[in-house]
Amino acid sequence: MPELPEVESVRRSLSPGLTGSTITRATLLRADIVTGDAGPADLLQGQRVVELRRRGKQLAILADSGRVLLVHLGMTGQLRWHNPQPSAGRHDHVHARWSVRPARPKPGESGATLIFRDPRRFGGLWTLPTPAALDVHWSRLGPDALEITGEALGAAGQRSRRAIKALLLDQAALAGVGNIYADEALFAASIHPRRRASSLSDEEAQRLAASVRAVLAAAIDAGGSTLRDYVSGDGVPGGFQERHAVYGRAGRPCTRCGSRLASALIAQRTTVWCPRCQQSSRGVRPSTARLPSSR
DNA sequence: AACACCGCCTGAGCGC
DNA sequence: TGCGCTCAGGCGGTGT
Repeated sequence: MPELPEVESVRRSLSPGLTGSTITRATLLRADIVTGDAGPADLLQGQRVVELRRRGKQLAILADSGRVLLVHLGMTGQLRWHNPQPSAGRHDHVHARWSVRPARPKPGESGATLIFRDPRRFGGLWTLPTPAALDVHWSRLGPDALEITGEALGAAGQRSRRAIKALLLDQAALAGVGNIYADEALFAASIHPRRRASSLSDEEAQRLAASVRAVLAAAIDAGGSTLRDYVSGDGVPGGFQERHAVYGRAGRPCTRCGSRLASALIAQRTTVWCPRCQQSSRGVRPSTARLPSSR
């Protein structure tokens, strides 16, 4: 699932080849993946890429014309260099592609093709006319989770009666955390996912913010988490899934204390935590926990 | 106004 | 072997 570390890995892997290069041709294969005008120029045809910018889970491609192409990867989206696969057939789920001419082509180099593919189509493309429109678009997002401070997290929590897990998933509070890294950060900070956000002490907010930053940074270093679909722009899967302490490990032993990890639906998301390391002494919302799944 | 909840969409994995 | 069911979840829209 592309969350912040996966999108950042895509950004870093595409940036060297894309920045400074020219989009010679933009082809849209499925019109309904685009929000906004979807003409060739809106998809940056004929324009030079000046920057790849990320905020939370969103990736913006800025062109010299001022136009911006914003990419959401959703659940299963990929933005990557085309790598012809022998087995790829009609169900390749490629919805858009861009022919790219490098800034300084090496002798004999003919250019490359960038593709957007997304089997489940929870992702998509947004076209924006100016960087200012991008700023407006991104003004709805909270601070980037990679730089979230204890003060900002605490302030968002003070305004909220929700479970802290729900707050972490709220892109308006902080941008970039999804289900995987929310559970991992709460475990790293030893905070129960059902704790009422407004009940966190200043020290706990600082600890959780530090854990969010640390978990995300470690995941970026590992190239993100690949559960099934995720690959970087170079087609390389991530390695951080090997280091998940709680996500996807319900019923298995805690890596820290050996207790059996618990699982419940919190904020409409499967949530896994250690009932011993993540004590819920104060401010815990009424439980609607189901019995631990045996999965 | 804040928050809960639905539904979009496909493929993997499972039980029978 | 193969079919059909369930589940996964980011996020915009709608309901409370």
